Amino acid sequence: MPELPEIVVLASQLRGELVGKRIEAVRVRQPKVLNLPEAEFAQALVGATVIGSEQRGKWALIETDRGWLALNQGLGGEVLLVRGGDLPEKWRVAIAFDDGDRLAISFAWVGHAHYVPPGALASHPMIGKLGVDALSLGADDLRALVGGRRGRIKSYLLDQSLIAGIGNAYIHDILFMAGLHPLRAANTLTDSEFDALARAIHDSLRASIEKGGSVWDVDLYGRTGAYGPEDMLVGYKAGQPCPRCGAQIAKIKTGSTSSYICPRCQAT
DNA sequence: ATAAGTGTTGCGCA
DNA sequence: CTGCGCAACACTTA
Repeated sequence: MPELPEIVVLASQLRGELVGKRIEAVRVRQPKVLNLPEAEFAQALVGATVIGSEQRGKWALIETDRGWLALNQGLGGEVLLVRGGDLPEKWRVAIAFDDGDRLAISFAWVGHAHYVPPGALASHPMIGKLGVDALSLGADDLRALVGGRRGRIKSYLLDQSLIAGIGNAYIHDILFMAGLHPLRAANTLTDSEFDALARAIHDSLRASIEKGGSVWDVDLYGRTGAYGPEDMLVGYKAGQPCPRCGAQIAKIKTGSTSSYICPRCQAT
């Protein structure tokens, strides 16, 4: 379940470890995660030198002098640095560097490891469509994006083409902090609610980044983050008291996903 | 052992 | 075009 905070942490670690290294070999055990035939994918990357890494929405982008290796872990997965020893059991794509280090990439369900030529991120079918990154989103952006629309606020926050980076794990606390019900129609939000929502997005994502990401995900070194249940306000806390008013936290169906809310603090 | 739960695309319906 | 539900992908944990 990696979302924006975990990817921020990962991209920063990738930058620290990989910049300057040259890719020597690429192995693929699950070709369907690629956007190119295996041979073309490998040919594009072998010989490339890493020059950076950054986060965009839920994508971790590794920049080389020959283009990008773009990773999206989908419903969970691991990107691990391996120094000596065997690759972890579950590896799907492995990248070997000229100093012997390897990157072992695996996916819990579905994921993507794409090669994108230099300058072509904007025309990538998924990355090119990403909206404003959640971390740099202000209340004015939010109002402009969804203020006039009639659908549910939660679906817009999860829509990566509008706002990139928020997933169904962090959204519970974001909506709680803003005092908004997930099914609330976006065009009924007041200016102060948009302000609170923008602040909530920023605060919850930042809090997790500062703790190295969530305890349910591992970083480049296989270590879990420290942002856990005790940091959550209502998320995954069905039956427990609301930290603000004491009412019992409820788990409700919101379309095809579930939501955790305080039924008193988050009126429809 | 069955089911839920995460992300993304793509399709069909109103 | 808009909003929304659903299926597909085929894994991990309860």
